[in-house]
Amino acid sequence: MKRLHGKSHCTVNFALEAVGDPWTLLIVRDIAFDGKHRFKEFLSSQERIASNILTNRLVQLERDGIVTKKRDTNDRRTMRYDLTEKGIDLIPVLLTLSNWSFRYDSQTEANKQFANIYRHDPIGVTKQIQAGVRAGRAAFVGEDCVALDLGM
Amino acid sequence: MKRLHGKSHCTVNFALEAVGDPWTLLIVRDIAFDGKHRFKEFLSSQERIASNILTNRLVQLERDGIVTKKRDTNDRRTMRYDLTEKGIDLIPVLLTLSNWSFRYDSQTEANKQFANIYRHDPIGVTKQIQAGVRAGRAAFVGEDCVALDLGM
DNA sequence: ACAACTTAGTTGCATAATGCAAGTAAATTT
DNA sequence: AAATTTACTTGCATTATGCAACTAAGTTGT
Repeated sequence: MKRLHGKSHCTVNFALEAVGDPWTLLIVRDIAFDGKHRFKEFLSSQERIASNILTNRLVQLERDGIVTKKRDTNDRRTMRYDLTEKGIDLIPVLLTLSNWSFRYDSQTEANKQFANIYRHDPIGVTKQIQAGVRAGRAAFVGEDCVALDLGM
Repeated sequence: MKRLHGKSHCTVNFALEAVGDPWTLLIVRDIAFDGKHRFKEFLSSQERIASNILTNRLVQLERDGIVTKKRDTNDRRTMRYDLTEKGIDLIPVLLTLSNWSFRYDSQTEANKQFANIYRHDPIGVTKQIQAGVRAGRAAFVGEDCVALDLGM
């Protein structure tokens, strides 16, 4: 899937070579939207990624500078995966994908209120979510929901 | 890659089940940005998609309501592929991916002027490009460059 | 200290997707 | 009517994915 020298330096293709597979952006979503940071947490997501694929994608994400990996200081078994600025800059991609699905998936599980707020001010909402992730708060998890700051 | 019932109805995953592979969005790009509409034109793109994969993806795109396929009235050998509104609504995804690559691909071939215009007014530029595609004008092809209307 | 458990992986193997070269049928051009 | 073009299909080797089982290092409970 990933080639040594890439297929082209078209901007669309460059991005797809980093995140253009069915799993990589789901991991970024887990971190940015769901506040997941650990191998076990990624494994437990609805889409049921296999552990060997997860390992492979985390290696690629780290190699591509999209996530960092560090050992937890409290429990030295666990690794913590965080988004870099390059990873946080993928949040606009996640949000445009989400917005498209909200429009076209009749069975969507998404929050309608959030979709409306996003459509009213996509740039502002995106910036708020990015700022939240930088500050260690995921977008949609529990009561720390960043979108709450936006009037939800 | 594509499953009968899908992995989840998370908005990110729903979109990835339609376009989360290394080829599908390149075809959408070919139509939206490069004004390509024919099988042969997609085959000739830099990334060198294989003809069997192209056939497969065009079938999926049509089945998913992202492109339409119709026989050319002048030359009955050729098929014409066009974006539906659902396909045109993927343009924001293409543009956020492009913008990310423009920031992080040191070897990007992209137009710096366009990137700056896009960053200054992403919503307006996106709407202009979508309107152009609806009107049959691709974003970046030749002198019909939609972005020219934006002060390039 | 020691057994049981947890975390982040690895390994082996079956199945599915992709890459590549060659071939084909219908329509068009010469 | 022969050559060419277009949109495919087919066969086959290579690669990626899915799944279950296994492992090593670190932690917890007694």
